Amino acid sequence: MARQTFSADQVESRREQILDAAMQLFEDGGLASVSFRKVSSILGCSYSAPYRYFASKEELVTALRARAYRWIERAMLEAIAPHDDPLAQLNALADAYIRAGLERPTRYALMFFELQSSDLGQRSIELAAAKRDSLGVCTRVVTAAHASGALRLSTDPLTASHLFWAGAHGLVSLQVAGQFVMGRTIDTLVPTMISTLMAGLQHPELAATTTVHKTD
Amino acid sequence: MARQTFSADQVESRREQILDAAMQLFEDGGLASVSFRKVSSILGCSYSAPYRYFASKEELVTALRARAYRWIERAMLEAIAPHDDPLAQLNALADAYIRAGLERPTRYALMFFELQSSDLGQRSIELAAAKRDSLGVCTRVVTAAHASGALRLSTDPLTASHLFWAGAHGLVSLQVAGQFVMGRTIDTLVPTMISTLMAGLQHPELAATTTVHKTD
DNA sequence: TTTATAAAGTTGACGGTGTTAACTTAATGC
DNA sequence: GCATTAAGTTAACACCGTCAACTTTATAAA
Repeated sequence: MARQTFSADQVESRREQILDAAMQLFEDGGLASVSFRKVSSILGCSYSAPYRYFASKEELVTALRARAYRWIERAMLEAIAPHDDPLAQLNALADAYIRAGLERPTRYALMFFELQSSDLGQRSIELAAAKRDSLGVCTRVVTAAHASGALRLSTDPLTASHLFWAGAHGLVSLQVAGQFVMGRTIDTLVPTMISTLMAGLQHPELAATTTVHKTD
Repeated sequence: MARQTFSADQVESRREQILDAAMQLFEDGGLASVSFRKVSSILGCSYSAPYRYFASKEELVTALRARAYRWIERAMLEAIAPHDDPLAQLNALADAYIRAGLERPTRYALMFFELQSSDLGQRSIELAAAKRDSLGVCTRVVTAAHASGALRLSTDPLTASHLFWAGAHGLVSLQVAGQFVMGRTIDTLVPTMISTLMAGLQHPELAATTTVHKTD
């Protein structure tokens, strides 16, 4: 009959070990340095053993990406935990997000890495859940700030949180890609971005008069 | 004596041929599909010949990345060309930038791809120039809009153009990475982002009162 | 307890890759 | 014409992802 000599916990533990080794390899050598051979060498098993837990390298990388989302989600959660004031939480969240991205740029870049031609990244429910949860932290804080009256919004909180998220990610991404070539640094741009978005979001009528983008 | 049987133009032409083939391979198979073997197979030469023009695959990919920047720079230049009004130019630029990113997501992602561990991306002057020029288009339009009085700014035009660039890139990047999982789409977020940034940038006093980000 | 069974792991192999070295070809300056 | 040297070719090495065949080993059934 069915045997299942390893319990679900044991299987999960083995997966974690593999991912630990893979993340370690990735962080000091990029994606090219992640190989089943090196992973299994670190773990002391044969180079084919990890295939029991990850059917392909792409599946392994997809799991790594989900890990990266969990990592930044936890960074944000830990950052907002000590605060009660919603605005202070929003500030702490943005700060933690950007700090995390700058401190571990490779791991950060992993989140936004959809260069594979296959659509495994679209079909992985584990990755999708990790994405949703990490964005969910931001959405919850913005919603709370809105509900408490501390943050007036011209749009709904969900849209606003998308703007904050995109703005923060845009700055981190440009910084990581070495895009600030004309003297501006992320240290001065981040507060400006946050305050500019906040100011713009609080005054819809101003936005309306200056909207020039065609929606086609 | 020195021979140089190929003229500089011929060398440049050969490089372009190689990059054409490499870009074609990249666009329908990702980075893994780009190989010296396949490139030389397309070109009809031996698999080692391209090494005369690109010392390594990383150098080839770096040149590809510079091409991606030149591509989006041209897309922006062509978009603003028919307009005279600075605000219309800014609108057309944002529209072209985002449209380009959505139409060719893989090529777009190539621009912000610094996952290699080596620092060749930092040292390539060709890539640095391409980065600077593409951002320069945005900066010039924002500066012109500011100078003409059509766009009032609470900060300098260079900072403002960085915010626009980061905001647009953030949205495109999130879209390409499949990040909009809660019902929001880029079509509605882009106009909101633009108008919000414009509104926020025009009213510094509002920004000042709501600034909560620590500058350390 | 013995034994059949299937999970877990190993080895070997295939085709593909980046890269380098040794080699061949061909064009130019003298 | 000839030596020189750029340009290109072939062979080889060490990796890599992946899979098939094999071995080990723990358990369910007898």
